[in-house]
Amino acid sequence: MAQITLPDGKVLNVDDGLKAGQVVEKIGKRLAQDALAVKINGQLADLDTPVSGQIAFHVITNNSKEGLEIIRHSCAHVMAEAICSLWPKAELVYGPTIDDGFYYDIDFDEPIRPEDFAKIEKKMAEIIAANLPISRKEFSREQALLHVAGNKYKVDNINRAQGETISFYSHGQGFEDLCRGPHVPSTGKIGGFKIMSVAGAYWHGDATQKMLQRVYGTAWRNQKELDDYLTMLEEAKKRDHRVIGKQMDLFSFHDEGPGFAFFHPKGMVIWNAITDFWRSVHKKYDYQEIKTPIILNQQLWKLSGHWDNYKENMYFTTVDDVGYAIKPMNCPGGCLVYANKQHSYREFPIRNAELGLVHRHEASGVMHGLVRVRQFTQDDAHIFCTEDQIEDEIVGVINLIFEIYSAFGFENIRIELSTKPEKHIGSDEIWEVSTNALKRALERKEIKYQVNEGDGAFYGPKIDCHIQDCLKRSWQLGTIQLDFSMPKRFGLVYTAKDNTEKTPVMIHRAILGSFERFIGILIEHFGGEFPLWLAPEQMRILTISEKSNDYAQSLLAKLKAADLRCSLDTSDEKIGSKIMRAYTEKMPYMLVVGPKEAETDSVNVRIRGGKDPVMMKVDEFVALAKNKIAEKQRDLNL
RNA sequence: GCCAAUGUAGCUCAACGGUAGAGCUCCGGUUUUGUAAACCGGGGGUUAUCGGUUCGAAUCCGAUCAUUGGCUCCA
Repeated sequence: MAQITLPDGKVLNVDDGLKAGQVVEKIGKRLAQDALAVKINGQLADLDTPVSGQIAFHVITNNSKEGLEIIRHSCAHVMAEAICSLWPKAELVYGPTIDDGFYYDIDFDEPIRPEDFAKIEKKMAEIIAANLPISRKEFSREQALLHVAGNKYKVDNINRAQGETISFYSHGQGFEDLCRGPHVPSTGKIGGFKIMSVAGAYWHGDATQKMLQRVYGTAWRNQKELDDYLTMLEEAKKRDHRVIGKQMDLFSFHDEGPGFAFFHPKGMVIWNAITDFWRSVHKKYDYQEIKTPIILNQQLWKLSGHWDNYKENMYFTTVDDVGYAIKPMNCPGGCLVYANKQHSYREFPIRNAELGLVHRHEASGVMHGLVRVRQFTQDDAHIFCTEDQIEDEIVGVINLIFEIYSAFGFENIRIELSTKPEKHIGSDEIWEVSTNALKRALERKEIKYQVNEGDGAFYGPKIDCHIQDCLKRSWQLGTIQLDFSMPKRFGLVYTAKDNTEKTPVMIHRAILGSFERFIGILIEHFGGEFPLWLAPEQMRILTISEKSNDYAQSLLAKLKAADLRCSLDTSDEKIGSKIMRAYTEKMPYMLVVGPKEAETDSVNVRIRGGKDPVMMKVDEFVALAKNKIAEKQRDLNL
């Protein structure tokens, strides 16, 4: 007898060896129809797994995340079969699930092209329509190796697999694949699916290994969910900062400088609005600002260690026969500023911020709009302090980070703490002291954080901050890094209370990371519909006809005098056309003026996203708009 | 850097071996307009670059550059 405990506490006694699927049938007919797999004592298993003994039993339907994942995994197998039946020479390597779908790595010398997707999908649809049962076979490790002998990929997969039992799954005529499982009971359980793309991928992610073809697909419970997902992708595409940047004339890229962004007047308005805010907050937190040169002698980079580790990604130049490097980081310059004079413990902590322009020669294939570029401005700062001050300084930086992020509407912040890696410098003691200081700072702020053991930089532990944009995508922005290396390399010292020279602790930190990248993220987060304080153009006056031009001009002067970013459309178009144009430019406020408004010193305000225009006195509008900007409000309602 | 795809007017796209075209933008004119596109006319391209095949190339082939999607990388 097997004693089966269901999630609601109910106990079911069944014959030993009964299959899980049959147990589910005993629980309910409807459930049996929906069941994809089960969890036995917390372990996922197929429906044809025999049950025995005392077990906790949980049915997985497509209603759960796990169920969906199983569907996707099975869909990967179906795709693999389709591909193998179309190209018998294709060799299967590895096909896992990923967020929203799955992929399958294939070794095949003939390239699979997007034009082939329809063919593959058709074959997949046939396999799914046939509703073929999927079955599991188990082998010992030894038998399994014999079974796949000659297939280097499968042999390798078995050697990497854990446990002594190796399972294979098969369906249809002769399709079989090494797989841990579980899978849906039959191919008909797979809902809506689509092949998304194909790309190269190294075997084991190792650039020295053979490049395989990776075919990406997505699978969902049904066609509707697939359609919703595709619609969501369309939405994300519309928010693409590269598309909006072009539409709104914010920035551009040119062949003459790949990876170097050109910021246009409207893009610079956003940039400067962020900079103004950034400076004001840093002032509040007692930072000073410095600026260090972009080109510095090569010797400096040898001293800093960058030469040894990163020279492949640095730009170099020669000045008067002397080698110079274009800075990839700001810290060496910051160290020179520190070392320029004697320091006392009484000055500490010294917080030197720098909006530093750095260049990194990224590989040509990794560039992506503003998000990955070769030249960018870091919102950097270097804090010099004593060991005792680390904790307070970290707390200060965290406060600063939260204050800055919340102004942009980023409230959901994920924190990660990375600890000592195998390759590191500095004594275990200093690592422990400083890692604990970071932990205590996070605990003092009552911040939940994830620890990434051994993921720290070789020169010190670090805290990374991730935000979530409106599409729930995660971006790493801020970083706080302790550095035991640089102060020693540069011989930085301060005079301690006991009149001895000591090495200061150096904290590197960035909050937005890169201005370019952050602006790219903001564009996507807001979909180009910036809050008033960031909007390149905050409002536009639209005249009904030429008759109101004089009033419009005086209104424009008044709004500009009030420090509002306003433009004027006196073009010879009808009002509907002017509104249309302002809409496509994502104008926050459209101020429609005609004879009526001129008579009463008013504006008729159309609010972006709103339906009905609002009539109000000019002074009232100015006061409301200025207040929204001062408070960085994100809504536009008047 | 690697794999694959793409590159036509300022923008979005068409033409797919036989004289490069449309809409929007831009310029000129008519119109004087009340809340998501008034009308007429005009300008604008050595089809990314270089080379090849061909009587003839945007179209086929090769190289280079750039972009896109991934992989690797991201101090």
